[in-house]
This record gives sequence, structure tokens and C-alpha cells, in this order.
Amino acid sequence: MSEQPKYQQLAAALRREIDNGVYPPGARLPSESELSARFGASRNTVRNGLKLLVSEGLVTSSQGLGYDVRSHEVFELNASRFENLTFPQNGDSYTTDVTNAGRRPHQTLRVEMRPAPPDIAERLKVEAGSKTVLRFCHRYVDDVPWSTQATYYPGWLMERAPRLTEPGDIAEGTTRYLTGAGVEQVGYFDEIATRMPTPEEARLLEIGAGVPVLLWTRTGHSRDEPVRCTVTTLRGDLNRMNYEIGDLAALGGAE
Amino acid sequence: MSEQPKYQQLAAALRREIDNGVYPPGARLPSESELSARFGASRNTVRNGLKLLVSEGLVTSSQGLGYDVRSHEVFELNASRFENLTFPQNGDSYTTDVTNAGRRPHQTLRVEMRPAPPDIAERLKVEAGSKTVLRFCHRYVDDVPWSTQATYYPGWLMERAPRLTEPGDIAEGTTRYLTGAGVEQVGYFDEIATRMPTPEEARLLEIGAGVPVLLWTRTGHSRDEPVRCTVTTLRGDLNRMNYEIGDLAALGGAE
DNA sequence: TAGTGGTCTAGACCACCTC
DNA sequence: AGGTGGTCTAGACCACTAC
Repeated sequence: MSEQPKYQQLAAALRREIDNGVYPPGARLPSESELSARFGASRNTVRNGLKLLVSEGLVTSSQGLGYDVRSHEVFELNASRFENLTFPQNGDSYTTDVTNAGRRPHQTLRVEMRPAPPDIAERLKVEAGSKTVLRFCHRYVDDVPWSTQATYYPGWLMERAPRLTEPGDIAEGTTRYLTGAGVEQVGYFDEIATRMPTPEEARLLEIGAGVPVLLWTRTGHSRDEPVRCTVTTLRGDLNRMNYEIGDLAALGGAE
Repeated sequence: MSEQPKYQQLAAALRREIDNGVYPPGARLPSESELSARFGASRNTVRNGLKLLVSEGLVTSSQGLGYDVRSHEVFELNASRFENLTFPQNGDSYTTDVTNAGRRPHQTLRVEMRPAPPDIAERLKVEAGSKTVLRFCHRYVDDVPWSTQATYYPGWLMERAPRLTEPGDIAEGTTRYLTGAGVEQVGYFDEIATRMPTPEEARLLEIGAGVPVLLWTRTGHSRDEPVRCTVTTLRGDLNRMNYEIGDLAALGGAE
């Protein structure tokens, strides 16, 4: 008779109504008991259907309030430009980009000495477990948690760039500081992956159910060897990355 | 007393055991009734906890069998090289890449005339709803659904490159065909985003719960204007993208 | 205080897989 | 046949939000 389970029918019906604008972004869905009456299903079955929509990232739920249709706003992140070097300003490219977009950036920084995790060690071409410096940033835009960024520097860099270990910002930006110390990054290797957040990531980024993270791993190289590895964890619902490749003069956007 | 809900405690405990290798990738978890006994919880509560792990992409469930720890295998996709032009082979870069990796590629192609969707129209700099050619690929690796790829060409291209509308492969590759027709792509603009799959995408890619998709939108430009827009939808659990930027001679990998 | 979602239980029946 | 997960129900109590 029914072909599809009732909770999926319910989810499909609501999904269709959301798509058609019956419930536009930001709108509140009917309550569980109303839906229960409308679809002739028990409350648990209704909850099952709603949980589907939540896990698709279409709606959110808040205790005591109800279910809201999620509204999206994405921040565009240009990853193909070289960091700092092309910018006259002080500070890192994150602060620059966010400020340029008319938003208010905010970040907390933590510096630690850490043994190199295996994946990082491989990228930095050092022994797993060998000494590295970890600079960890937790970043906000207009007080919304936006991304975390963990940059690992190999232990041998410390002699040439001791300020990396100092807790606190490096005013001119770390890339520029390294360049000044004779360690210039002439190439990047970027890797991009996606997955659901770990509970820890969900906590730090205040991610609700149904929102994946974008993992951006950038390994910076001098002319001779890798000098740093940065893992940025971005909220998937708030961020989009882009790369410009080759000649884009016709776009007019490449200044 | 308990601080955390029982189903989250259960999920946390199993997550820890999975991380510690008690249940390695591919292993089967205890059945719902066993977990119910172990944690002193009703079956529904156990299911709630397991659903959490499923939605995190950590485990999968199959009716009649049980819960398995997911094992990951990722395909690396180099997006910063120019397509076709740098390869002496026939065919597209997908076929080339997959074959090089020692895997067996397979794809189905569909060609349609379609009014331009708004987001595509904007990127192609044509009117929304104007005529475009859509070439849609459904791609498999070793018979596992891997990605879908939708390429839109603006209507004005048809006069110069009529073979685009023919249903069926273009042996030398579309990029090379276009170059031969006097439409050379000299630059790409790539955008990368992530989200949970729509039900349609989940069906095509046979994606289980807890697996996001990676959306890769590439707009190819001639010296004067955009000539095509390709939207690739990749299974997030099977794919990772990378970009090489600047000079990576030290890597040794840049041939 | 009333309404909302969040957690939990106990039990029923079904669909799928293996033996 | 017996075990597994999938669906569904009915009802209980709690936590949060609004008024």
C-alpha cells in the first residue's frame, strides 16, 4: 500500500513545502503535535521524519521553541592567492578577508609544543612524534564560531624563527615573519576533504546536526622542503572555497 | 546524576572503543539487544545512540546483518592541472586519473538541452533560462558510484561546436574538441563547497546516512568569456581534492 | 502556566539475512 | 527458524521558552 515508510513520506512532504516556499528560510514549522494530527502519525514517527530533515541540514530544532528552516549565508574564501605577500596590510589573510567583507573578525590563539601526529609528520617530512610547534587559532566572525586552524611547524625551524614559539600574535603575520627569517614559502600543496564533525569539532564550532565540515590542509614549502602544515576546519554551512587557475583576465575580478 | 543523556553516553563509549581499535574498520558491533543488556537501556535508546554514530559517518547499518565500522579509502583528485591538454591520451581526465590509479572506470552519459538554472547562468554570463547544453555524467569506479558531473555550455557555443549536442562521447575529450573549434580555455574558476546530499543525490551516489558530498563547480574561461560550467558532486567519504600552487619543485611530485 | 522539544520505556509487527 | 535491524505506537517525565 504505502511503499514508503510514513516518516519518510512526512519528511518528503515537508521538504517539498520548504522548497516551494511554503516555509521560507527562517520560518517556523508546525509543532510536533500539529504534524502528528496532520499526518495521522504518532509523535515518535513525526520526530523520526523531522530528524531526517535535521540531518539533511534543512532545518534546525531548539528545545522549547520549535523547528526552523535553516537560512544560509556563505563566506567566500579565496585560497589561490599567496598569503600576506600580496597584501600591504599587517596581520594574516583571515583578518584581511573578513574585514574586507565588512564583517568583524575575532580570534583566540594558543601555542603549544607537540609531538608530530603521523599525518602531519608525513607532510612535513619529519619523524612522527618529533618535536613541532602547534599554533592553534579559534576564529569567529561577528561572534559566530567560523573555523579552527592548527598550524604545525617542524622543530628545526625554531632556531631560525624562535618567535614562533612565543604565545601571542606575530604582528606582521607568520608568513612574512618567516620570509624575513630567510624561510620563504614559494609553493603550497592544498588538500580538501569533507566529513561529519567529531563531537569535539561540533562543540568548538557550535555545529548542529546535519552540517559537515570542510577540511583544508595546506602544506607550505620553501625552495627546499616543507616548512609548515596548516589544517583548517571550516563549518560547511558557512564557507565556500575557491581557486583561480590560469588566466582569468576576462573575469575582471583578478586584480 | 548522569549529566549526559544515556544514548549519548552509549555513543561516546562505542566511539572510544572504535578509536581504540576494539572495533577496527570493517568489524561488526554487538547487536542492539546485546548493547541493550550491556548498557541497561531500552532498545530504542540503544538505537538512538547508534543512529548518532551512523550520522557521524562512523558506522553503517544493514538490515538483517548488523552495524559495521566504516572503512575509508579515498581517491585523490588533482584539480590544479589543466585538463586533457597536458595529457597525451584520448579521453577525459577522469578516465585517465582512475586508470592511472589501477582502478576500473565506467560512466554513463546523457545529453540534454536545458534552460540555464540561475546559478549556472550567472557563472556563464548568460540570461537565466536561456538555452544551454547539459552533458551529464554518472561515474563509477570498480562499479561503485563515485560522482556525478553536470557540464553546462552556453547556447552561443553550438554554432562553433555543434558536436556538443550529440549524445555520446567526444572521443578526443570535450576540452580538446573545443580547442580545435577555436574555443580555448585559458583559465578556470573553481568553487568548492560541502553539504549533506539531497535525497536524489543520495540515491544516485548510493550514499548512506552520515556522508556529506563535496561540490566542485568549475567555470572554464576563454580569453574573452566563460565557455562552460561543470558541477561535480563527489561522495565525501571517497574523495579528496588537491591543488598545487606556485613552485613545488621540492616536492618532487610535480612532473 | 502552558506549550514546545528532548529523553526513555515496553512492546508490537515487519523485512531482511543466514542457516 | 531464529536473529538482525526497520518501523510504529502509546505513554511517561523532563527541560526549556514564552507569557
